[in-house]
Amino acid sequence: MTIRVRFAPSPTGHLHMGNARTALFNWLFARKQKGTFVLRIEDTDVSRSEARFEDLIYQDLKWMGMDWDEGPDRGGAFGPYRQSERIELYRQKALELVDSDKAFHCFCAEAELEAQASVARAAGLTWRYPGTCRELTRDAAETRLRKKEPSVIRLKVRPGAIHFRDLVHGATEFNSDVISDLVLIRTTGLPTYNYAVVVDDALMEITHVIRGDDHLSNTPKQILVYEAFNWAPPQFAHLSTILGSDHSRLSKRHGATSVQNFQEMGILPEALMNYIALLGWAPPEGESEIRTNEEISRNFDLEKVSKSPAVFDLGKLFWINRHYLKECPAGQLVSLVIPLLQQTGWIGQVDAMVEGWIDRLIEAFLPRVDHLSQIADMTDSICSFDPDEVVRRVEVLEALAVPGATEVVRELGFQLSQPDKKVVHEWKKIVAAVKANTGQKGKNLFHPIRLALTGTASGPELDKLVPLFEEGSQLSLLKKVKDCRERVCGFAEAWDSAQTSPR
RNA sequence: GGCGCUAUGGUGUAAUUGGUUAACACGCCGCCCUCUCAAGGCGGAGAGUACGGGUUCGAUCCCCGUUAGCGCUACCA
Repeated sequence: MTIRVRFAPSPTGHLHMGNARTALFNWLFARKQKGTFVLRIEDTDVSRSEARFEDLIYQDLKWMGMDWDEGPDRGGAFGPYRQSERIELYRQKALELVDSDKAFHCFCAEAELEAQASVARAAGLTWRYPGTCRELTRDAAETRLRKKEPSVIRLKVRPGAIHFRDLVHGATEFNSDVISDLVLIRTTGLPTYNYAVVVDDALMEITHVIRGDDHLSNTPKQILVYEAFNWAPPQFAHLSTILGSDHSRLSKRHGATSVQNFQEMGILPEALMNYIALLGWAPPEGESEIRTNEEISRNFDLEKVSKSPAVFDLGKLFWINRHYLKECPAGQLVSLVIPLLQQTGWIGQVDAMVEGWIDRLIEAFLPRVDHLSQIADMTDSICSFDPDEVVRRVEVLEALAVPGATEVVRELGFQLSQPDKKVVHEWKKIVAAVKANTGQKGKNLFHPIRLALTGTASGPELDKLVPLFEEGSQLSLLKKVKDCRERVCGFAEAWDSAQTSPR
């Protein structure tokens, strides 16, 4: 028998880390087992679901590199794959259950039951549906139905224990005493989650249900539905929750938590996939944690997945991302960085010259970056150069207080101002001249140069920065990149005037 | 409140399934490299396995309680 798994998100927005991992584990399992991966959209909650969110889910999944064999957009032999298109099916199936006396029409007022429940809760008791309509005769029910009394269809929960074996948690047992006669079909005619999943999973012939831990307590209810239909339940595998750094459930307030967030940040999809796979799973000792999906899926084993919740560690994601960034072909990086640079307002239309410049930019900044959007930030802070502001920075003030530092700046300005200087090619010569004429060397030589050029005490090698400034100044960008001469001379001037007229 | 799940350094995971100086990775600290910050290389600190009881010659591993976190307890999914 071939394995069939499914990922069944609700279209309520971008994919979240928890869902992304559920999708990934399903996908890994399907690929490893040469099975079928089906995508199903659970949109029975009309208040939260929106059709446009469905596309977001497809996009996120595709971006991460996952594909599916069946789904609303791809079709398949077990469709439709949107719950909203299966409403009639759920209703029919529920009616079958009523016919076989496994379920019943219930006319109890929701408000009244709720009131009972809250009384019970206040008394510290477990509330269960009292069974009022359970014993209604078929005729009585029919008449009330004909009178269009509002009603739901509820399952007759059988007494006794419910056992199942979870692939990650092992043998699990629940007592049905705690389970109320659950609603299958609501007053509105729409199915409830716990009912619809079962109908879908069974009819779509899903063999393994791999989903979040939060469904573990729902599983016995669903098994009851399988039993009522005389369907064999699938295998279950419940994945642990992903927690935020404070050990509470991961949510927006923990910062970036959706696939979209990471994409915008400039995290590579391979990195995100790799990291998420590491949440609750680890390769054998001594083997690298950096591995492709192929490698992960090759020895992926659901029973090896951790039962305990995992804290999402941005730092480790960044570490993995840095790794993939280094391996990423330059051309691809350039095209990823372009939109980020456009956002900061530095570039508009891109031609081959600009691309070349961006390539240099990446080369200079990449080693010190966790994710691509930092390249745009760094470009912004280093290319914007306002001498009057720079000259007031504490780090500049401190560094220029060192004896000989101002001479270095002045001499550098002088050297750069010589006519016909080919700054990029002669940079080494220029520095050598400054060195010879000021007698400064090492840190005392380079530190002032760096400051006069960039305004900050740290950053990429000057050899990389100089061509960046020179070439950038020739380009017609949205903002002007100042060349080296302009920077140093502007700096020297601002410095002098700040000294003579301290504010 | 009831029911369930989980519990190994700061974080993610190992520990041949009762016998190890409790391992690896991220992070952190230090050193080397270096004009600087990164990157890279090298080294180090950090847990006696949530807590308390058992069982056993011996418990990270088995059992029981406690605590904490999370989930379910809906006509949300």
